[in-house]
Amino acid sequence: MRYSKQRETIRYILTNTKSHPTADWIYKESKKKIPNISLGTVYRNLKSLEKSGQIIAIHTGSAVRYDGNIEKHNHLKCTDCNELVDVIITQKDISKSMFKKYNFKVEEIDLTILGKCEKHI
Amino acid sequence: MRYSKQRETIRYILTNTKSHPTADWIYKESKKKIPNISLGTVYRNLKSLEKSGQIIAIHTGSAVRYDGNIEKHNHLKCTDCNELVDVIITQKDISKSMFKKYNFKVEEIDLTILGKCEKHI
DNA sequence: GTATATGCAAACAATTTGCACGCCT
DNA sequence: AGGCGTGCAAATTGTTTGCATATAC
Repeated sequence: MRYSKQRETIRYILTNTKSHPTADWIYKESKKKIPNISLGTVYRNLKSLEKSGQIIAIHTGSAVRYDGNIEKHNHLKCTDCNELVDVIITQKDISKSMFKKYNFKVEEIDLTILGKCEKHI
Repeated sequence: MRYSKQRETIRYILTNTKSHPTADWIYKESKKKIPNISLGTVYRNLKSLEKSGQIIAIHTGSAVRYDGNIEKHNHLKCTDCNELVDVIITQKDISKSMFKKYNFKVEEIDLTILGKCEKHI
């Protein structure tokens, strides 16, 4: 993968925001620095950055959200606005602690384990 | 919400499969029983069934997947084929136990907590 | 009878892709 | 020079919606 101003800009934007933006938001943001950048390029680069493990794609709601923080962490997701908040969870007192720490009322805890099913081991 | 053959069929299909099908798969399946059912109707009913808590929508990959099992449970998701497998997790020995029980090699555990952010409490 | 549900097709939103050209290496 | 990356626009995919008709209650 060789250098490109576009990809570098996208990576920069993503590692310098705490939000979990959509491709479109990243597109608009990158346009401020590279006015003639195209949406296709943004999508292509998001895909290659994800494939090379430099960013994370989060599927939730209609548009995919991207996260420049690849350190192991988890998310709180608002069931009203879909907003994601980064959190580090310490196993115990999830409900109570989440409310105190993040002012977030836990409704449901969903655990998905990623790996390989028997056909793909 | 009043009775409709279409909605009843969709619910029946969904509660009688262990897979986590897409709207399109459900559409094709329901066509076997109601040949002139339309895709729009399938989408409308999936949405109303979800809203009334009778099924669950899982956002993962491009198409939404639906789950007729609304008992609290979790999923194993294959990073190659996106297939979902239902599991009940008992906190401990996740990696080892998952491999023994389900022949699944755990790579990553992702925890998302659903609830309300401070603007929506 | 009236309101909700339907089929159909068009609209929409998010994402992908083919092509000719441009820019890293 | 050669090939990966780009801009642009058209194509695809998944989903939603407007409208006239049909059906439940």
